[in-house]
Amino acid sequence: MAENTSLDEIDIRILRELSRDGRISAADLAQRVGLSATPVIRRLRRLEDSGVVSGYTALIDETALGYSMSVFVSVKLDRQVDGAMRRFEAAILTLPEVVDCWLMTGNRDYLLRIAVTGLKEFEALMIERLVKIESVASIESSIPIRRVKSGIARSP
Amino acid sequence: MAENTSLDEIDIRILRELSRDGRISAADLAQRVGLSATPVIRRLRRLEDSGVVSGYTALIDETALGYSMSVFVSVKLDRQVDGAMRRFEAAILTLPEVVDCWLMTGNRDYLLRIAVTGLKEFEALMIERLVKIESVASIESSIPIRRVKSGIARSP
DNA sequence: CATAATTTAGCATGATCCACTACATGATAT
DNA sequence: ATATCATGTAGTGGATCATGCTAAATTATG
Repeated sequence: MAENTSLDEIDIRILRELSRDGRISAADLAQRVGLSATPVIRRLRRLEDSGVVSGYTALIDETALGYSMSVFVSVKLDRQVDGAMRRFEAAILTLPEVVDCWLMTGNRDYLLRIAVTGLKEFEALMIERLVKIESVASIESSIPIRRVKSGIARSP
Repeated sequence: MAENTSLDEIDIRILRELSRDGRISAADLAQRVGLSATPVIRRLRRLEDSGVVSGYTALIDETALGYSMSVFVSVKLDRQVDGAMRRFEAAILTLPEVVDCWLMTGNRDYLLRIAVTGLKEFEALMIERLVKIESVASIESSIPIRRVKSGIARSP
């Protein structure tokens, strides 16, 4: 996808504006980056085609959906063979509660962020799903109090 | 902001489509949720006004911007008084490298995700910025290998 | 149970805005 | 000097959103 990754300052400014407002029109975008609309939209299409911009999304308040609780879960597998990891990851991808998942160095753990409606749902997820995934050895969970900074990605 | 949080199934479907494509037009959105455009756009405006939809953003590939490395940083303060926390959080908000930050339970730590171009930038951030923040007692960092699942929020 | 009130959907209209194309200009590199 | 690339302008066709009005459905009330 991402090939011609030679971004100049105008591209960066385009990306910055797009992360501020993903629905901005090409005309407004052009005004903000100090170019006319034509080259701006051409640049944007190229950024999209090259995968630098992989999509657009609405920022939705998880709390309003009822998912007022997040939990960070650290998972350790009992064996670190590829097959077990692949199966674990495949299982994770099917769980809508798991918002984010990283394969970590060190103890070869996974770090997950889970969004649930409350402790009850979290308990159910733990007992009925997570611990039942093959080769999951141990699970450690930490509950955050508050989100101090919520970024999608490092801003351009 | 979020007041009248009575979301019916159509609202949920609207949110689901908007998280899949934040630039979808009202007409297309209407077709997908099985309504005509007028009520759909009225619902969407209400979701925006109530804060359920707080904005729109482009999904930008951090790697393409050069931020190919993430680091999870766990910070412990030497004292948990409000003033120290406020100052720490204020400092965090000014650091563009810090993408995400949570105040955690337990050891009253902060968990941060940091996006940097590489170890060199991370070292500089650590030494020149993070440890110099008042009342930071200890810092522990873990480096992820790969992002298995990258969600913005739990999908509606 | 019936009727009124409120809410919500649907349709049509109009004005605006948008993206795309073609062509000309200017800069840069070969 | 030629080729290449990026920008700007202009024009056009299409699409988009907001609005006003009506019908229908849902809810509240007597």
